[in-house]
Amino acid sequence: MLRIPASILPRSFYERPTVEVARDLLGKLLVHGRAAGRIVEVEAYLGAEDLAAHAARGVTNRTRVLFGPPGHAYVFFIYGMYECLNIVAEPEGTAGCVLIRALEPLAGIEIMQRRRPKARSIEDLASGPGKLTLAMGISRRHNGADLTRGALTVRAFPSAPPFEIAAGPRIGIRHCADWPLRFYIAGNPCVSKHGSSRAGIA
DNA sequence: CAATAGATCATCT
DNA sequence: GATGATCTATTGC
Repeated sequence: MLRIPASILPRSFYERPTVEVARDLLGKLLVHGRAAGRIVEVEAYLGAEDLAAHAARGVTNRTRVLFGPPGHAYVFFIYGMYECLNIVAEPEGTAGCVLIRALEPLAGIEIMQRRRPKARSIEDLASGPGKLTLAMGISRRHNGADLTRGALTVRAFPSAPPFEIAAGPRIGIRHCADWPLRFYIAGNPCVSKHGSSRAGIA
């Protein structure tokens, strides 16, 4: 079993502009219980000016946590079937979050395989927002959870190997579809694939 | 390999 | 009552 680094990211890490937080989350470790994976793909969702973001419609029962303190989880249910994990950024009172789109599984791989029997390879276990929440056992009960303490955390590797960040348009949205707010680790096989037509720009 | 249909429900109009 | 930050299987070249 992989030894999990203990340095949990502090709240100050998240209390910054959403795009900065998004880019800096790449290469970090998402841990839930014994399962853990490296974040290889994210998308930034902003506030009122970003029509693609849930926060654009203002505070509702659902979007409440987006306007709350940073470093908390925002988990929503979509398409009647899947859940997506976001991390709240920006200071309290300002909306902004980072959608975690894909992980490179590093620990608890057998657990993930049990949760996602349809995955045919390791890199397919968490290579998408819905797959990731299934593999990691994340659901709506984690909505609002504090990621700086508890079973669900984000941590930094003691020494992170360098990697190249690529950017491109976000996936699966109608509004602001050309904003380059999707970031991923170039060349990583665990980054989600949607056909060559939706590939990002370098 | 590319395109598309179906599953299925919380949220908001 | 429509829609959506998805995934999978299936169909068609």
